[in-house]
Amino acid sequence: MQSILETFDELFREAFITIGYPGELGGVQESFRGIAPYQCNGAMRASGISKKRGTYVSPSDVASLVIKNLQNHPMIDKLEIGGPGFINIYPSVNSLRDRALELLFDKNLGIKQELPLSIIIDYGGANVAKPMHVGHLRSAVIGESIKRILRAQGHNVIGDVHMGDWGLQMGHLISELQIEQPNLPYFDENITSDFPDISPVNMDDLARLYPQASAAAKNDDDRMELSRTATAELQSGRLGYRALLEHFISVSVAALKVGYGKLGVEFDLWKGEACVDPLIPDMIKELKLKNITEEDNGALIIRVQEENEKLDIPPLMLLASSGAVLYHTTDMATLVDRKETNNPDLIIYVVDQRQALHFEQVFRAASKAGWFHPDQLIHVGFGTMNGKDGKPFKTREGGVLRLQDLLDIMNNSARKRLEESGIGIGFDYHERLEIARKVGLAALKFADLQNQRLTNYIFDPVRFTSFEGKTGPYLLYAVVRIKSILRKAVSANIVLEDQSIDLSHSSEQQLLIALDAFGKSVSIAGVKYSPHILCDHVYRVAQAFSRFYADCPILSEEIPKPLQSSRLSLAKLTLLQLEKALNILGIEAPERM
RNA sequence: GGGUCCGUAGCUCAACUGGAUAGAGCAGCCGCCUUCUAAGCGGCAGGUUGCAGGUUCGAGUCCUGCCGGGCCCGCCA
Repeated sequence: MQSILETFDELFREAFITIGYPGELGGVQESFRGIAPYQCNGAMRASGISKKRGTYVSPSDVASLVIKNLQNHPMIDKLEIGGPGFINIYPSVNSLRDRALELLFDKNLGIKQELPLSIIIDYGGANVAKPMHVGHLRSAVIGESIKRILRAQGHNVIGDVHMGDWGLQMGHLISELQIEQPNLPYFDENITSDFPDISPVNMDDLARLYPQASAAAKNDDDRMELSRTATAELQSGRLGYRALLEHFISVSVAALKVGYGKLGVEFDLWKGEACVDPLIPDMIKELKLKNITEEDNGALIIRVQEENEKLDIPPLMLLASSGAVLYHTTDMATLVDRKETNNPDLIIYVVDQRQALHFEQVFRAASKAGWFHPDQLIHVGFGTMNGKDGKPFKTREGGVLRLQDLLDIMNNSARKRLEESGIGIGFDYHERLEIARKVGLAALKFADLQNQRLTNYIFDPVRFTSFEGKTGPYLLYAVVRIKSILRKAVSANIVLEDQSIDLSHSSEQQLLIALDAFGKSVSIAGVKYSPHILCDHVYRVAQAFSRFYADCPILSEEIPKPLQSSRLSLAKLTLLQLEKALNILGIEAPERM
């Protein structure tokens, strides 16, 4: 199962070897300049090599030699030299036809299957007690897509939300709750069991308590001390506090499941930092035994700076001088946990790029401890979400935009657009709502995913809710048009034979060439952990399909049966690929819209 | 100060391993619904890739310096 691109790549590598140059010069790539579908650029470099050898051959002569070698190949229609020595490659229509049938019957739709690795992907970035807002969008959406890309390639991937539920933030919550409700049994040191099953707080309480405490502690050392003490007591195992933490976590998880569910994001594990707390004492013993820790100003650290290294990288901090554990510590303990329970080949962290240094420290320390090779630990960062002014996005009132509000904006906007178009008028109310939900969510996710990860992201509600051009809804539109044709074909008793595919029209050929690149796009997106590469591909396919749709009628009476059947198969193939690709991006399409 | 990411069309973004005339979408202009969904299709226009050097057949991409911006830099997570 090989794409046309890969086949040409092999052919040209062989050809370069045949005429005495390194095979790598024969790399073939897609050409997006409207000259030819594919091109090979190795002749210039080959010419350079010949010069060094003292037997100069001009680029165009190298290209001529290569062409001579590949003449009359059944997969090639035409080869020509362009510019200084570019080889333009035109595939034969037969090769496109063969490829179309192959794709139609490939259960992986052209996605190359890799040797399965066991992978944990840590994404979502959720915290206990903090409601989801726009800042949580990217990790969830990008992480989910990377998870699905890797699964599509055959890897075994476990997604872990890995909540922030440990450390000072919990101390803030506990102490703030104590100020509000001092008589709760959790705060009475004499009570050590039989705490109530019902949580004393709900999600709204938590969402209020945390910023309240954090603001109060900022300018008040005594208030901060209360939080620190509560943190330390929680971590040393005070039972009332532990019981309280359980409530905080379960209240938060319930809310998070709803939030992520609305985004179509699913986790296999709902672990958090608190889960690995019991592993910390033994881990510290182990690290001390391995002689990689040091005491420094009362704190326990691991130095991760290499000798003679210019980079000024601070040490990893295992224990604060107060004895409290920190973010570093729990991340290290999480690695111990993952090593023991899953022993994965790879751990991927989809976390804001601002934490790059943190992960560098943890990865180095884990490597020093001998747990993982540095190549096994990967930080997939992404840019921050800013407003139009380039600063972190704020609502008009200056606050953070809640995720639910964002979803509502998308939803309403999609519903309005649906009403304006008048198309959904025959659908019942619930179907219209469901379509609006899917359209809004597709717009949101595609807008997020199509950016290259690392660039900062400008959140512009106006642009997000426009459903024309390179947007999620454009892709859905292509999908539902195909579904509509297939439905009509069924009711007209047109049989889908999938026997032969014609491809005489250039729009049919262009569509097939676009479809052929799917496998490569998934591979590159997987290697680079970059869903935007797949977004680009899907958009190209949808574009090629729209052109085909406009140029090549299918159900019209005037179309001869064999051509009709062929075009129907091509439409079906496009649908299969679009649905798979959208699924990998985490985007759901309606049946009709 | 050190590190890191970035600077591409009016706006938002692409450009894989250094490849031809730097591509899309939006906004603007011109066409296309008696034919499978016009959330569509075709076309026009829009650029000194922040600046200056360097490497080479060839640079948005690699190197050096500068200008501008975001972010990070041991007891928050």
